[in-house]
Amino acid sequence: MSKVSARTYSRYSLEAISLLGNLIRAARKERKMTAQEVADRAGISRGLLQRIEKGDPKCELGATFEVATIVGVKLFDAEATTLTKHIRQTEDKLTLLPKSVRKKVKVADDDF
Amino acid sequence: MSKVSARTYSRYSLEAISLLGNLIRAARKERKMTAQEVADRAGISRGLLQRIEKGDPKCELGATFEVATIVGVKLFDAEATTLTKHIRQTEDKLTLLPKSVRKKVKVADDDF
DNA sequence: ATATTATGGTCTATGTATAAACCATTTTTT
DNA sequence: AAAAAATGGTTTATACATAGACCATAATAT
Repeated sequence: MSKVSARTYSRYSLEAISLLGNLIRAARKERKMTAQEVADRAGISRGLLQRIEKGDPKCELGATFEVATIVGVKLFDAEATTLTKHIRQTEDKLTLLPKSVRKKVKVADDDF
Repeated sequence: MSKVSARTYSRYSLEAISLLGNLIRAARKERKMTAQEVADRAGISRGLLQRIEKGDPKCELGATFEVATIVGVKLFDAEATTLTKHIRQTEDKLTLLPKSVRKKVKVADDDF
């Protein structure tokens, strides 16, 4: 009486998540921090940190990014300063695009 | 009577998440896909996609990465092929490091 | 102009991720 | 060698994110 939905993930997504987890664990050990330390500073449980490092897709985005930040894993290979700049650029780009999108052209360029 | 815990996030994490959301929305509109289309292909609700694009930290990591993959936002600025290679490198790196870590040196290089 | 569609925001029920407490094992210290 | 600590894995109760149905507005089409 259960197991109804079950979400699926593409191979690329799983690999990216797995990579992120491995990067986090490597960075943590390089900094000689225990799992408990990082978990405390991130405000999460040690168990959740384990799942993040293990590459479990069913984790909070915020918790994962927070941990990455704490151990020094840069997201998007971007610096904090560059990040803010990039955000503005993206926002500017958005204002130029149409507010809503009409599906007309059938997009079919899947590659996974 | 609630609101007991409440998780906190660093400015950098929030900016990174916000950036990712903006990148996703921009990429989606450039590809002329509706929110419903992307949500369907990702197997999530339209509401969740809205929160992802809005930069809400409380989303599933897997769902977010899946959406990013669908609209063509590369994670870590890495290609799929490079990704697998990078994973192995990281794993190799991990085997060289000590299995567990003893806290001895007090790490205090916070910069946020 | 009207019609159609996309978007953004609510609300509720329900599934599920999370924290916390365990325990066993492994690893590192002394 | 023993001792101490870190890790990995359970388990359970509870908080909360999610899906889905709405509705109102904005944007695009005819």
